[in-house]
Amino acid sequence: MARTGRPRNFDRDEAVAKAMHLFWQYGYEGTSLEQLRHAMGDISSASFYAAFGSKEALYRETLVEYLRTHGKVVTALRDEHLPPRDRLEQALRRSAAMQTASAHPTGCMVALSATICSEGGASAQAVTAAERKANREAIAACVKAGVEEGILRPDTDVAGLAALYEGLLVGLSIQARDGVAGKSIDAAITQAMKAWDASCKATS
Amino acid sequence: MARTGRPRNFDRDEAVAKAMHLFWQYGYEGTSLEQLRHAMGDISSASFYAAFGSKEALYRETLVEYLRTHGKVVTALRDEHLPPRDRLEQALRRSAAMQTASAHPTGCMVALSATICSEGGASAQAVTAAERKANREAIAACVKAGVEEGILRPDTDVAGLAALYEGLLVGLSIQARDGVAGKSIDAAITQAMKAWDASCKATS
DNA sequence: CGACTTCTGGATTGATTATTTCAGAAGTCC
DNA sequence: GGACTTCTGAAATAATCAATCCAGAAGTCG
Repeated sequence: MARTGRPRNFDRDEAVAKAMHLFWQYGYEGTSLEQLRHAMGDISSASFYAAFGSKEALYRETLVEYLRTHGKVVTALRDEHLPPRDRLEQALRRSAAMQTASAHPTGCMVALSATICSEGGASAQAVTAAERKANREAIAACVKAGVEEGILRPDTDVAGLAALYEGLLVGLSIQARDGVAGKSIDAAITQAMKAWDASCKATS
Repeated sequence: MARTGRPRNFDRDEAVAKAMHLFWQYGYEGTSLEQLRHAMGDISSASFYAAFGSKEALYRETLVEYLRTHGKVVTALRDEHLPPRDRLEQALRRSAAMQTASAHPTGCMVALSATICSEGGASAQAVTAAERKANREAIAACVKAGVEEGILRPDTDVAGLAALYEGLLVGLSIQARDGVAGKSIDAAITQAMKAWDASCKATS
């Protein structure tokens, strides 16, 4: 892109990745510009604002980067090639594995980094809330598909099952942040899938 | 009980209650002293520090107050008069009802108000983390009791079931904060209890 | 009344917050 | 080489943060 002018002396993508880890760990408001600039290689304020515009703009950028990389574990929810039950189970299991890995902060950035904040942080809050809403709807769509495809009984409590799996999905994040082992969370998912199976049509 | 000296001209208990609502809504770090002092009836900085010592000390006090009032919904977990299954179910249902009520902030103060924060907020973070750990252990004890009392099969995955119910309990908070209806969460609990039932001994 | 204790109003502290300004450095393009 | 563009280093901005200080007000107690 920028072909002319003085080139910046830091790697922008690397800087975004570093910032992502900080926002993921400490949240949007819990991360300071000093922290960010230091992690990006002690760049100056001028460099920061020239490259990213503002703290919130950078936050949004890191969120996009998160969704593109670590956050993609939930794309299984929309994978039409999979049967509905597998969509839910895979999204949950992959989330659990990712969120308890040690190479990065635990828990999910969407669930944790801007859920609670001061009155001023409302606009950052809205971005993650929208993301969670989209997941909630995708989960509901999986359950609904289970009924429509004749896998679940017609009298299945669609909203109840959906809320269960979404509750577990967001709950994962706090558990992971609290240090609960990935193995335990994975076992919880196995148990949660029994609720689905309880609504299955009898397999003659 | 301060018997002598000039009496303070605001109600300390009322002030703590007001502060609790703010911390509950905006989190420990998301709530400013100006906000707190204003909500407490525009008291001065001097009055604030004379009465509460520091922001963190007040936060801890509001947390105790929360546990004594709204937070007591989870005491069912330790109620030995109830069968283990009911302990879990009641704690979950009461939490869902409380956390989606409109008279106060949604979600749980223990789960939300200090889960994520800056490096400096670690000590406040630790208080709520300890509380969540205690709940996690109480939930595990319920499941274990189910096995020991012969209600659940001996081969029951205790850790898995426990992680499921704890995941749902903390997940509730984010769902409630996202505006998910209490009715939906309650239905999710109904579905979650099917995992318990799936591990029950056959009732001949 | 007078000694004592506690709280309040108001100003102020110093640290930290995100952001801006500007002159000069370091490139590209013609 | 000179015009042009973009980025950097350093300093400064105003706002907000939690917390402190002090003189005086408002009580209790003997």
